[in-house]
Amino acid sequence: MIKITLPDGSVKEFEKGVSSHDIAMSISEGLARNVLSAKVNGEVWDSTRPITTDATVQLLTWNDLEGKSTFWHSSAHVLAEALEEIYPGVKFGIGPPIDNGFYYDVDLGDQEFGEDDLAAVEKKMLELARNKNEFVRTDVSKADALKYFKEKDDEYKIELIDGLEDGTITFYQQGNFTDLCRGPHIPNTGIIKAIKLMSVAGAYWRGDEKRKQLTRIYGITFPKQKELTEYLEMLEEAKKRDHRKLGKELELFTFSEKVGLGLPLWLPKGTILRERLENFMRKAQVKAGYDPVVTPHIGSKQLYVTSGHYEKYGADSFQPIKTPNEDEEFLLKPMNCPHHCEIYKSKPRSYKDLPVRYAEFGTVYRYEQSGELHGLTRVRGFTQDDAHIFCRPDQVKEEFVKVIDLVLYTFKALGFENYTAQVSLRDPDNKEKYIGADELWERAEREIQEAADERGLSTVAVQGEAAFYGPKLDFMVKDALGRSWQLGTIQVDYTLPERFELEYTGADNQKHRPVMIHRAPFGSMERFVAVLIEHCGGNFPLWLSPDQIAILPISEKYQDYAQELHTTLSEKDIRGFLDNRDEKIGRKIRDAEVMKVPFMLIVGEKEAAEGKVSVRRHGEGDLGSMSIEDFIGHFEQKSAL
RNA sequence: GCCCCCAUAGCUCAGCUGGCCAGAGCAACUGACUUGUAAUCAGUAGGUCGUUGGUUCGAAUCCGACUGGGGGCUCCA
Repeated sequence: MIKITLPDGSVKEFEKGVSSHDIAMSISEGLARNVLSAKVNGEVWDSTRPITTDATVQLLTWNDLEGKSTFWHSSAHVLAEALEEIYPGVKFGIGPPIDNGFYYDVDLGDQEFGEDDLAAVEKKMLELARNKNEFVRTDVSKADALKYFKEKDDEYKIELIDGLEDGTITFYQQGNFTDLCRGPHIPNTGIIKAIKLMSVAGAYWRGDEKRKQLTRIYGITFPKQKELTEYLEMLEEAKKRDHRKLGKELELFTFSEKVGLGLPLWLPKGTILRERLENFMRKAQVKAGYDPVVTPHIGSKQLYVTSGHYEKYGADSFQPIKTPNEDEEFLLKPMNCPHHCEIYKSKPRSYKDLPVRYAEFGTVYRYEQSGELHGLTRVRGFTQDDAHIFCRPDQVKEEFVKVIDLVLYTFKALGFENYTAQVSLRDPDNKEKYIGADELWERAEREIQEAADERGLSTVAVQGEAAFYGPKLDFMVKDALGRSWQLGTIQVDYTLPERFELEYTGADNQKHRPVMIHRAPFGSMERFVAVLIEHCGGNFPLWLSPDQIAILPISEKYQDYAQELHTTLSEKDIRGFLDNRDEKIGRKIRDAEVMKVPFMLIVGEKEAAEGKVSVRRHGEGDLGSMSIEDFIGHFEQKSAL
């Protein structure tokens, strides 16, 4: 007999070799039906795998992240099985579960495969699922594993097996399909009731641009048809929040082929929104002791040779701008920091002057690959709410903490609650991708972590995500479709001060090197606005709304009163428009509602006579009539941050 | 840059397996109506069907290339 400890702390005895499924059965049959896999001593196992020692067991169902992963991983195998039946000779790369479903990378040889072909595969998958084939786990030797896939002529699996240790290799079989797989899997394919293949994409084998591109098929499955329907409805809803769609509908921004790819044009309403955000940040920065600076959009090539940007990105970026003078070249600025370094150098600095904080809404240009461009979130020209803090080494942590506070204040003011903080570190295997000495990196990484801890931020460390000159603390927010975007970023940099030979005179009358902190709470105005649009679905907080009010006269007889009202409100910095069209009031209301104008002020005979306005709130309806003063009071209360 | 999908009027879209003048709604313009809480009525104008080669007696429709958009991959100072 062995002892099984369950999550509630209870301990039960079972025969040696009991499976998690059996354990579930001992609790209830219903539970057993829902068990997809189980965490045995912290490791996720098949629910059918025998347990031979004392163990803690946590049963995993659809409600557990790991349960879902198991389900989707198994679904990927069913996808592979279906593909093999329809396209004999297909070779398989990898087929893992992801946040929303799963994919399988396959090599279909010369076969063309497009989205039209998904339906047939989907149908085959459903057929295979209905067979309720069991997933069978077997241990295989490395030699046997290689032999199996050599016979199948699947070079991808062979490469994967080559990287594995003999004695740790397992195969899983369901129906007629056998795959190299660590597992675990669900008991049988019958649990998969609803299947949707979402899309086809190209993906490089092992993520390497230089290797063969495989066909990646994305799909998602559910244990109930209803859940699939709900998921698809959720996607439809998310599409309505897409910033590209809302940006067009609400007349915030546009793109023009003639202007160029990835170069956004801000329309008047979008510009107001953006300027309000900028003013918000300016105010916060003044309070936090920043000094505004302005620098040009281009800089001599030499500036970026010094900073290291040219060496790192020169060839893959916008090419230098030439002048009539030979050998004179300028670059569109990809970052503001080199310019700010030169501002720092404009006069001698004392230790008493530090920290110096230079802030600029600096527009930068980066040549992103065409396939990467995406609405406002990924563009070739954008404006950072940039600032560089030059401080003494002993001030780094304190300054870093202050920046964290600024970022958190910003997020809070704009209602972003679901962000994650990521400590972005070097890729330890590719140190040559970065500049700067090891000990400086280690020190910077330590300081970032300490500062984050001091503010109680829960962080995730991710290797290989650092900037080339230093580690970062990045704030990530998800868009409407669940894709993660980096907004705010804070970076400690010991390297640029070296390269630019920045110094200050210490109390000891010696020259010392300052430390730089790069930071941008919004990240870029473009990306931030995009994520904000999706976050609030176009219903901006009142203080940000491009049009805060719409004045809607009942008929042209009340235009004078409406005009007067418009002027009065403008003087109070309440922004909006007067709808003077020869339309019925219902029509004017509808149009203002569609444009998501927060307040509609309806004025007719009664209002004109009594000096009042009828107030209608977007999405809520008629609030009744009130005096103009009362409305202004109400508005100011609602628009406060 | 690479893989897959898409491209018809300012916007949203219809035009089936190639064959009468390429259509609708909204927006625009003109006129009438002078309006009380989510679309007043009538009329007018607007498209070399993304561009460019080809197949065909005939192409918006089939094929190729290019350009742009979308979903991914790679990349992201």
